[in-house]
Amino acid sequence: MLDLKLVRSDPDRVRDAMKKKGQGIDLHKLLELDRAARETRTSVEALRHQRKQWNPKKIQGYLAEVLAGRSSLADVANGVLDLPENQPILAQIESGVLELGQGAGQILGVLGRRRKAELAQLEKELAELDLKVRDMELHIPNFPHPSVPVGQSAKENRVVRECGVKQEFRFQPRPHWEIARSLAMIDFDRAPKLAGSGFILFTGPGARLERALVNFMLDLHTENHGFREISGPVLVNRDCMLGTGQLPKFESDMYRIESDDLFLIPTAEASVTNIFRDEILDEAELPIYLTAFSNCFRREAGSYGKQTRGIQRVHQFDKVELVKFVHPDTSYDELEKLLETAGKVLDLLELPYRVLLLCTGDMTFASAKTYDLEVWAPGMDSWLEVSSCSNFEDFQARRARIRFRGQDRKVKFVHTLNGSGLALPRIVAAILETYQKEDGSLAVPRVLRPYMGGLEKISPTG
RNA sequence: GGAGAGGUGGCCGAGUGGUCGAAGGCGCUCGCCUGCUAAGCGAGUGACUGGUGUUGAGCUGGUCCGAGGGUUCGAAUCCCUCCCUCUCCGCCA
Repeated sequence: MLDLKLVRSDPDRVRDAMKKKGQGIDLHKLLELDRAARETRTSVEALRHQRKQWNPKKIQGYLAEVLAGRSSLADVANGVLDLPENQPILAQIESGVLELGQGAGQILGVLGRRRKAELAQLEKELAELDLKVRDMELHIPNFPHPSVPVGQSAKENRVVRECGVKQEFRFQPRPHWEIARSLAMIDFDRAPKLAGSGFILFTGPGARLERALVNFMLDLHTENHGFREISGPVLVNRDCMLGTGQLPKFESDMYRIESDDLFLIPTAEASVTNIFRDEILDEAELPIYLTAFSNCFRREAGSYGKQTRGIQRVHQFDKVELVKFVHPDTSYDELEKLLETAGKVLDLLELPYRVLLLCTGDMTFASAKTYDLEVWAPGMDSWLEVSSCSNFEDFQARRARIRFRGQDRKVKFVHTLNGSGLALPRIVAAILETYQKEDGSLAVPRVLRPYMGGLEKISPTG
């Protein structure tokens, strides 16, 4: 979410950003609604203010003034005592039928009921306007950072660098699904019996490789990169999804538990970033680095037939996520560091990869700048996205109200970042295709061996 | 699932239907004092938001006491629903 004041004062910048990102809203309409809401708010607040001025003692005081002849009705309480409905009450007080206190009470009732009716209508209008403004606000994408290339599709992403060397094979490298099948690491035949297609059933060495990767990555990030490990729910509520920007736009992309209105997280970002929702942190606590392993769930509706061969695109996968909460001044340095942190995993696994700077049109809704890491998969002769590292600046922080108190005592929004470190199935695919041997066996990457009981090679068992 | 207790500011914790954004404390900020530190003394210290404006100075309003409804002229305070926390019981991986 952007600062509405900024949207008001510089709508052209917002229009430009929406155009570059290829998504957005009718800004003119938003500004109209916003203006109407503010006008209505002014009226509502004036009425409320007046109402707050009234209490029995005050009214009684006014009446005493009037009865003593020191003031006229029109002169006290902004003249509101001078209503026709009040005349009979005043007459009763004067004639001694009502005591002063009782009379004041009745008059207060008259004033209050009149004001209540006036307010009810306006408050309803205001609530409706606020809701519309809020809804539109939530659909404005984040500004892309000036360093992000402008473009419409993935074709215009920029390759920043390539790391590692693609190895030469003396044989035709096979795709990972063939290797996984022959080594009994993934059971493609029985998996659909459990939850349909798009779910992976790792078996034997495949399952162990998965677990080894998870442990390796978590150890690396906690021991060498300063991250604190988190293990949280994979189901989160609507507020969380709103906070990180999955909602309201992407509801249909997620699995939802209807009975409790909870969502299966598409990424641990959704649970981890929301840990500090509605909090005011201390500046001294920043930066905060968190890492979490989680299962991730994506409906991937409409993507059938596209890159779905093997384990490239599935409904459930495992991922180690990296999340940072940082001071706004440092967030772009932190993004570069995050990219290195994620890349380190691939370096150590000795898998060649490339770094992409996403163009404006290929970035997500909430991101200001995103780098993708793509690992080389020789069997498929293609690059696979295994990490996406983004700086959201204050976009998520504003939605989720994650703030910090600066040294100047002022409250500001933190900047949030996250990156995969890394997504597992595609790493498994890359390992299978990269470490395959001509005899059909698979070498175990050196850094994973301690996590696999010293195993150096996985061979077909027949 | 059943019974009970509770949810108040950065934190802890008072609060009788009207002047309560809310006592007190802690923390924090500034100042004093102390040859350092601690303690002590004094002052200040919520968030969000409308208007105005020297456009995040100042001034002036409004909202917020778990969330949402309701009663009332008026609700932190009374009623209802929901959520969450704690204690006890039951059930269970």
